[in-house]
Amino acid sequence: MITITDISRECGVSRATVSKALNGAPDISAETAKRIRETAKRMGYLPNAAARALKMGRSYNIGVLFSDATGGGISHEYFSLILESVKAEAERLGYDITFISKDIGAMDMDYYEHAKYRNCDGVFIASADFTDPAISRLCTSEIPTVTLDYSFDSRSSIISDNVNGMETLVRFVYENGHRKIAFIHGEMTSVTQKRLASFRKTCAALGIAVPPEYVREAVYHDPRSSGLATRAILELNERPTCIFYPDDLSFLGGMSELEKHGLSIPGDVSVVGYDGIPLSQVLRPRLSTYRQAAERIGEEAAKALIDEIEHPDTWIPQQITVEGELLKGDTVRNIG
Amino acid sequence: MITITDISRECGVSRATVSKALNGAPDISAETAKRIRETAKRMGYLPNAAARALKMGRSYNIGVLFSDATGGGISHEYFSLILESVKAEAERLGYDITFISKDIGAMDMDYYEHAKYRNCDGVFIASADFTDPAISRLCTSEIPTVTLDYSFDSRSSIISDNVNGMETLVRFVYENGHRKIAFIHGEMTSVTQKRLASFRKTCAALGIAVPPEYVREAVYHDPRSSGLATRAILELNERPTCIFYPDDLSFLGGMSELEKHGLSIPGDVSVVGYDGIPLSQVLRPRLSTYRQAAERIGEEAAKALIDEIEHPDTWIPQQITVEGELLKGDTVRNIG
DNA sequence: TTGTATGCGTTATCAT
DNA sequence: ATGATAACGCATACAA
Repeated sequence: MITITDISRECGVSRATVSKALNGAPDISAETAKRIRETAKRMGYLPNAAARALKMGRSYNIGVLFSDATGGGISHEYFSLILESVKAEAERLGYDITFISKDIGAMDMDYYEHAKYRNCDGVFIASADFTDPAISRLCTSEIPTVTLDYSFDSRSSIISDNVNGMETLVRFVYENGHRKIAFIHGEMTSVTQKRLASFRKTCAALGIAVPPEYVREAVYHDPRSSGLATRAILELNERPTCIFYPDDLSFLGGMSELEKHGLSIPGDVSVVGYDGIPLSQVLRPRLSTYRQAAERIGEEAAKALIDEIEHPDTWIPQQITVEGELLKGDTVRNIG
Repeated sequence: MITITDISRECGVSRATVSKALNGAPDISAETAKRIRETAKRMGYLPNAAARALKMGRSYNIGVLFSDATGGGISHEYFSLILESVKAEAERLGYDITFISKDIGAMDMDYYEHAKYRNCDGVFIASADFTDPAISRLCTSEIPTVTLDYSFDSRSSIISDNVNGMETLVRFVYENGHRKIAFIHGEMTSVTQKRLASFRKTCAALGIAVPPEYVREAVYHDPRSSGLATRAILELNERPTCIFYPDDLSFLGGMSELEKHGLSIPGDVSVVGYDGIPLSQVLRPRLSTYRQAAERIGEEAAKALIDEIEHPDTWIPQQITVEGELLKGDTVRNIG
C-alpha cells in the first residue's frame, strides 16, 4: 500500500508537504504541488479513509436506515428507488453509503451506537418504526439526520405530499363521476393518518358521504390482506363504484379478488393505487395512481443531509415537501 | 466521545489493559476484566471503527457492487432480495455493508480503488458488466471477492443453477404437451448463454425442434422489449403454444401484447418466466416460473466471502451452486 | 497479570 | 514555502 510517506520519500519532501499538496492547500508552490500530485498518481496512491476519519472526525460516509422490521424494506420498488437515488446523489457529493441496523455480530448496538461506531457523518432514515425509542435516540442525538415522511423537532425531513396526493386522487375519481368510494388503507402510521384524513376531508368538501363500512384497514404491500378487505367491501349491500388501495402492490390483491367475483376493472369497479412505481404502469390495465417522486425524494434527502454536515453553522432544519403527480392510468372509468 | 483512555483512567489501569479486557484477551484477570467491561458499559463506550481499521488493517466492512449500468440495479426485486439477505448474513457475522461504485465525488476511482480506499475486507459483486476491465481488475486484486453468476479464476462465486433451472422449465412444459416453444431471452451475457444452451439442449433431448424464428432477443426486465418480441412471434405463420420469457417482469410485456391479440393465458398461449420473484405469485394467473433462491444466494455469498476473509490460509476458492425450484403457477396449460 | 512503548496513515499547528 | 511534531483511538510486542 502506497502511503503519503512513500510519496514524501520519492519526492524528497516532508509528509506534511505531501498532504497539503494533495489537498490543494494554498501554501505550497505550484510546481512542488504538481510534482507531488504526479508522483502520487504514478505510484498509485490512494487516501486511506480510516486514517482520514480518525484524524478529521469525518468519515465521508452516511448511514441509511431501511428498516427490516416494518415491511418497508428495500425489496419494495418504491424504497429501492429511493435508495438508488440517495446513493447516486451522495456519491456525486463525495459520500459513501453504509447500512445502519441493530445488532452487528456479537455486539448489541442500537441504531445510534451503530452510526457512531461507524463514524457516520449523518443518517438518512427512510423507513422505520418511528415509535421505536431507538429511532428517537438517533434523531435526538448529535448526529445529523434526515427522516422520510416523519418529522422530529429541529430535524430536517423529506415529506412526500400525502395530503395533496390523496386530494388529487379523490378529485380525479370525483370528476369521473364516482360518489361511492371505498378506502382501504395500511396500518395506522402517521402517513396513513394523513392520507385517510385527506381522503375524508376532500370527500367532505365534495359532498361525498363515506359510510364507515367503506373504510377498511389492510397491511401495506400485502396483496392478500387487501384482497380480504376487498372481499368484505364487495359483500356490502351497497357496493362502491371505486376502491382506493393502500399502494400499487396491494392493488394486485384487490384485482384478483375482483376477478373472482367476475367483476372487471374498470368496467364494473374502478380502482386507484398509491406510489406510482414503474410496475403500476406496466400492468394492464395501467393503474390509476399517484406517483411519489422517489428519485427526487432520495436526491433531496442526500442534499439536505450533506448540507447540514458541511455547513453546521448556517444550517436550519427544514421540511422539504416533494410533490408527486397523478398517473391517470386506465382503472378509473368515467361513469358521469 | 468515550475512549479507551477514559475507561483506563476511571478504572485506574493502563489503556492496554482496557483494550485487552474489552477484546477478551486471556491474560487479564477475571475480576479486572469484569470491572473494566462494566465501567465501559456504564460510561457508554463504543469502539471506533476507523481507529480499529487503521490499526488492524481490517475494517469489518464489506463492499457490494450492484451495477448501476446494466439495469441489474437494486430496484429489481430479485437483486434487492439478494442485497437484503447478504446484508442480513453479513451483519450476523459482524460486518457492515457499503456500496462500491465508480467516481466518488471529485476523485475518479475505479471499483478496486474505491474498495481499497474504504478498506473493504472483501467485495461481493452481484450484478455488473463482467467484461468491464475495472471489474477484472477488482477480481484479480488482493481483495477477496465473490461474484454472482460469473466465475473468475481462483475466485469464489455463487452460481444460480441456470442450466438446471431451464431444463426443469422445458421438461415441465413438455410434460404438459407443448412441442412448439418460443424462447425470448435477454441480452447476451454468460447467464443468457447458459440458459439458451440449456433450453436448446433439453429441447433436443426431448426431440423438440426449435426453428430459428422462435428464438428472439429482448432486454432483461424490460416489458416493452419483450412485448415487441412477443408481437413478432405472434405474427409467425406457425404460432408456438408456449413462450418463454427472460424473466418474470418481462412477462408482463408479453401479457399485454397477448391481450391485445385477444389471446388468453393459458387458454390460448402458455407462458413461463424466470426468477420467481414474489410479484410473480401475486399476479393472476400465477406465473409458471423458476424461482432463484435469492435469500440463499445472498446468504451463501456473505458466508463464502467472510470465510475467505477470516481464514485466508485454509481458504480454497469454490463455486457454490444454489438450486432453485419450479413454481408451477397457472400459466402453462396442459394440452397433452 | 499488568504496563510501556510504538505505530497504523493522516492532518493540523506551529516553527523555520 | 516547507518541515517538525503531535495527535486521532486502538491493538500489540515486549518488558516488568
